[in-house]
Amino acid sequence: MSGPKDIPTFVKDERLVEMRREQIVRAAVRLFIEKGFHRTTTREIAQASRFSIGTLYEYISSKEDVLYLVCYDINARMREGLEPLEALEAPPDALLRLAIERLIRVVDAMDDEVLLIYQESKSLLPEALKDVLRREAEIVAFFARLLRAGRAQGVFRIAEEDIDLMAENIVVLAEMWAFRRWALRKQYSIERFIATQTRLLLGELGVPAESGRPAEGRPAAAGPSDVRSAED
Amino acid sequence: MSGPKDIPTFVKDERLVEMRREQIVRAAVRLFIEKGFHRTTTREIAQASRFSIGTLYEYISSKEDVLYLVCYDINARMREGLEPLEALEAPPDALLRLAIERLIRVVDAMDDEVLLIYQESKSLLPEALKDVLRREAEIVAFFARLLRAGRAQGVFRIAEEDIDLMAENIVVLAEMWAFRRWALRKQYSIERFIATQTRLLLGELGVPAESGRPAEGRPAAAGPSDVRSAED
Amino acid sequence: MSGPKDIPTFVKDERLVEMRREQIVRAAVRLFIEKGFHRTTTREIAQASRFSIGTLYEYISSKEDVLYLVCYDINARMREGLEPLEALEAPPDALLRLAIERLIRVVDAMDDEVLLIYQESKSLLPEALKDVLRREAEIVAFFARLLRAGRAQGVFRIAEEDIDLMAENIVVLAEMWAFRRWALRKQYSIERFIATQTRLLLGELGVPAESGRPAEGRPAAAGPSDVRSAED
Amino acid sequence: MSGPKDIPTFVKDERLVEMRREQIVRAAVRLFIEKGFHRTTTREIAQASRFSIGTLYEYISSKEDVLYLVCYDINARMREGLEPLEALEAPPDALLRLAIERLIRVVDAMDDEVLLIYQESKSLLPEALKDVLRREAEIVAFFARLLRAGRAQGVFRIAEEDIDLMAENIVVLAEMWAFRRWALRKQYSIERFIATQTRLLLGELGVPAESGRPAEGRPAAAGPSDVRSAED
DNA sequence: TATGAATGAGGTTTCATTCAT
DNA sequence: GATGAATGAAACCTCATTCAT
Repeated sequence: MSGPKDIPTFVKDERLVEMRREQIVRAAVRLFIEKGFHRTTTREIAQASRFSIGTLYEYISSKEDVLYLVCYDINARMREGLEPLEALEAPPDALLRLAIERLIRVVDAMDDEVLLIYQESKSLLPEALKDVLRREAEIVAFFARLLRAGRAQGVFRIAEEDIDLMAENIVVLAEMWAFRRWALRKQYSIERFIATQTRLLLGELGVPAESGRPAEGRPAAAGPSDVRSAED
Repeated sequence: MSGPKDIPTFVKDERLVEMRREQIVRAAVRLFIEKGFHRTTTREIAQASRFSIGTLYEYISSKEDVLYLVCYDINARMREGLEPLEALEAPPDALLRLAIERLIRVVDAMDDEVLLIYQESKSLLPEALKDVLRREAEIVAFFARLLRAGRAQGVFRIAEEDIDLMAENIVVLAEMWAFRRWALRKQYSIERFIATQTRLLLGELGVPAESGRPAEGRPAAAGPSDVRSAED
Repeated sequence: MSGPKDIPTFVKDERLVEMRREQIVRAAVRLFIEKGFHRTTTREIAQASRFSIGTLYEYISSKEDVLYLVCYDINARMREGLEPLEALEAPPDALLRLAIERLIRVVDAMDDEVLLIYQESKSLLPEALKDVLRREAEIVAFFARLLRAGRAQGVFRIAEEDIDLMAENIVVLAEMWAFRRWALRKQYSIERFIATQTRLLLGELGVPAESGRPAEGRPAAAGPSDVRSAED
Repeated sequence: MSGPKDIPTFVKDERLVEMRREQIVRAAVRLFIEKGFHRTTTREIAQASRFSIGTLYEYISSKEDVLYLVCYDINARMREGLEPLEALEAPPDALLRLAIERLIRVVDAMDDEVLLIYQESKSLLPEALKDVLRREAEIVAFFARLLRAGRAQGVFRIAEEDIDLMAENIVVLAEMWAFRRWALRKQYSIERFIATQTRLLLGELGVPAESGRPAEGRPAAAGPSDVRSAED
């Protein structure tokens, strides 16, 4: 499996398929977040998609297909959220800082969705699960590239062998904003969360903390480079 | 809800209740890991517990109760695994090092169970979920206490406000050994994982990396040392 | 598969299983005859069996199982109908005469059932179909044994190689009373049908027609032996 | 109902109707044989016919219509297979011999189709079923005519009243080559089957066996007349 | 205290047919 | 004449829970 194209449909008009599946995904994401995959019925999905159950099955061939479409879509939207970073030209440390912030903000905007992936991807059929994990891994791979680039330029102090694990760490320490929100949100603002996770991760890479958000016990110091995110 | 005691049962003999529920949990953990909560039937749970479906319902009053018992048990076993640390007397940094290693080893030994919590606790009834989260939080709280102690002694350079988040980070960076195993295990040994996560976390606390590979049962090194890891 | 014992059930009490399955078969035969296998719903079967759909599925595991039970039962009842012959002592030709008559009378009494087998056994699962055909073949084998005995005694003039085909012919020429009834019944009484098919088959075996039912163009002649069926 | 002409269609061009229906029948016979009538979907029929489901319904008005077309076609092809016999001039016994052989060869060539009729004609709508049975009966009637002619010439020794039953027997003893093939084919060649069934049937008519295939216990003797089938 | 047969609401999926284009 | 997307009743089957024994 590599994308929704591999899910069989009885409908020939590709445009229509894409459109209807978008409807399905929009409806299903909401329902799955609300009640979980197993407690959501196909009838509910059809109803929320604004067509009959029969029509639903013209576009997918099992409920698991809907889950795959949903997971695929969530992953795609997350990557879209990170896309602006690809084009960015900046020193590695600044870039990484930006990327971490961006990732956390994307996770914040899609927290329900991230949680959904953590909780329901196990219900995917094996083929689909493999595909979803591979796509997940591509987000990690993006960070691994950043790290490698920085290491090549001598900006990051990290062993080559540790790069992949570090990249996993980055993603997990961002996504926990979603799957640990019950613990985090009552005490931390997203700004503080971003600042702290960034400092933790860049600290390990031998990059001193950036100025602006002095933390107790840690002298505020101008970072070695100074690029602001496009959003600022 | 605060513990299995709050789950109603028709049986009066407390000993018996405890015994039977132990059977139930042993059977259900295995089944939930294998097939997930929703795909496991109460009939299967009864059968694997070696008694009838009727008897099962003498000791619980809904399938969700079984999930609660299972989550409770997993949490309890994890805390048991960390218990030896409570009595340990050692400098904060050594203690933390040990605690991180221990936690990761416990996660390694109970990886299926940790994953189960991540994936299925959403199906708990609200009351039960709250209880499970509270107990989860106690593991985090243990690390927060360690951090606070170290901070009080001036060994850890961390803001009071960051302590809770840092403690969450520790737990998440350990538990990811379970919920990211599909990505991690093909590349990393548990030893390397422990070493790297430890370095990352202690680095942030201003504690330089220890030499060698900390192994369980190894006497805590006194005070921070100034040796870089062999990998650097 | 070799008998209903191989159909899984959730119910442990074997007596009960047998009883309930009898109910199921009684209900299903009627329904299948009336509407055919595919047009009969499992709910109708449950209802006609006087229990809930859930209970139905405690005793079988698919609708095809019901069909198997039905086919098995029909075959068993047919063989029961022929059983009295097994004990009978008489010259081979008299025995065969009796057996043919008996078979036709059984087919007459179970004509709907015989038709059902012809029309619906194709819907059996492969394993079950094989079993049903094997049991069908045993009826044929009974006649083959009769023929072989008669041949051994020099009463039937038939090549060994033709015996199995001849036995098939006997069964088919009897069962056609069921599956060709739309053509036969408007013109023939069962008595005439029995007489004619018997003459045809015994004629081929070199046994002259029996007296009693003279046919035009054929001199009535005393048969070589003279045993009357128990029913006469 | 008397022929496909009575099945309503939205299409006016009769040529087109005939053409399309031929496509439908070709596709449907194959599918019905493969999976049975009920397990074949109209979508599959349309697809195999190389046009859309909408178009299918321009030429028929229900799935049962397709079954009727199929049964009608099978019957027509069987009769076509027997047609050469109509023109043949030969003594009745030779003619009957030929006709039986021919019928069996047609059944052999269309065994799946014959089986289909036996198994699925029950699903025809009452009107259509009546028509199919009537057409079936015409095959039987052909043999009845042969018998009557032979009787008139004094070649066959058979009572007038038995002629129709005898004709049914002929057809059934031929068609069993299809519907009992699971039992017959593992032991008999079609040649032997033809020979044996012919002998059985002609024996009953007082016609001695033909030379060529002497059967044990039965002296080989030249038949009273000697006409070879056109195929020889 | 233990059993397990019974229940039936509700799950997913199918498919003959229609009708706007 | 041809198309194929849309429909929804209805199919088969599951399973948490109860309750008489």
